[in-house]
Amino acid sequence: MSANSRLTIAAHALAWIGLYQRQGHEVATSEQIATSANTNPVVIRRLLGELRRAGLVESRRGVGAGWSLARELESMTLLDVYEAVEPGPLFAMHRTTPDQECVVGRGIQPAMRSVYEGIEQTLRQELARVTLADVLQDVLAAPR
Amino acid sequence: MSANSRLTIAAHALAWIGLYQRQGHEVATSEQIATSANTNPVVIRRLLGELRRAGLVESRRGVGAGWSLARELESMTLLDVYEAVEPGPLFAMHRTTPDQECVVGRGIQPAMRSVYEGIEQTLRQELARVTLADVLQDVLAAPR
DNA sequence: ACTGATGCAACTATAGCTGTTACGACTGCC
DNA sequence: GGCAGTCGTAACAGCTATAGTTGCATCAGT
Repeated sequence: MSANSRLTIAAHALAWIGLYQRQGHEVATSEQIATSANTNPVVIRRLLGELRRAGLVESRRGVGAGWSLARELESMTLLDVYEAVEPGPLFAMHRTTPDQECVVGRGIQPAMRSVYEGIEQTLRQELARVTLADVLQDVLAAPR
Repeated sequence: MSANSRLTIAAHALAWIGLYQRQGHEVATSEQIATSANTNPVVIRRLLGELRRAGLVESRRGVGAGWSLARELESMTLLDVYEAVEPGPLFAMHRTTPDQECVVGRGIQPAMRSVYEGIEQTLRQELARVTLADVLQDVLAAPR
C-alpha cells in the first residue's frame, strides 16, 4: 500500500515533547526532536504544523521558541493524530469510473464503499482507544 | 496514505468472472474485465496473476483462453484477496533507526509496533468477514 | 499453420513521501 | 536598535509505488 511513517513520527514527536515537559522544560525545538527521530528538522516542523492546526500542539516563535503540548497527553488519542496527519481514505476506488453499461461496473463501487467504510470505522475505534499517554508509558516500559 | 485501487480492482475482476460463470460461460478474458473496469487488460492480467499465485483463479492459454475461478466465491474472502494483492504493512516505522541514546528513540518502535499489530489484526478480521459472494450480491443489489 | 489469448518485460507518466537548502518572519534579550 | 535563535514555508531532488501502455514471445485448439 506504500505505507508511510507520518503517524509514527508524529507520535514520536508528541511523546518526546510530553516527556521533555514532564522533566520541567517549557518548549522543545524541532532540532531536538529531529535528532531523536533521526530525521530533518523541517520534516518535524511540517508534521507539528499539521498537529498545531488540529489543536494538539502550540508553537512559540522568537527567542526561546519551540513547541509545547496544547493538551494533556491523556486527552490525546492516536485517532486525533491520525486525522491530523492522514487525510485520505485507506482504500481507493477505480481511478476512472467503471463501465456503467455493465452490472458489475455499476454496482461495484457502492458495494466496496460500504465495506471500506466499515473498516475505516473500526480502524478509528482502535486508534481512539490508545492515548498518547499510553504510548509514552509503553515507550518508557521498553527494556534498557 | 496514498491509497491504491488494487483491492477494488481485484474484487471487481473476481465478481465479474463469478457472474460471467453463473451465466454459463467457462472463461473470461482480461479484455472483457478491463472493459468493465475501464482500465488496461495488462493491469487486469497482472492482478489476476497474483490471484492465481494465491490459488483464487486459474488461467488457460491457447485458443479459448481466459480466466476462471479456482474456488467458489462463497469460500473466498476479501482477506484472501487482500493478502494476495497487498503484501506490505499499513503503517511504516521510521526510515532510519531513531536515536538509540534517547529514551523515546529507543522505546517508540516497540510501542508503535504493538499498536499497529493490533490494528492489522482487526483489519484482517473485518476483511475475512466478507466473502466475494457477499460482494457480488451487493453489486447486484445496486439500483437500476 | 492460423488464431486469439496469456505471460512478461520494458517504458512512461504521475503522485506522494522524505530529505535538504534557503530565506523571511518573529520575538526576547542585550 | 540590533542580534540571535527558532519557526514557517517555499522550492527542489531522490526515491518508490501505482497505473497505463506497447511489444512480443508463448501456448493450444481448430
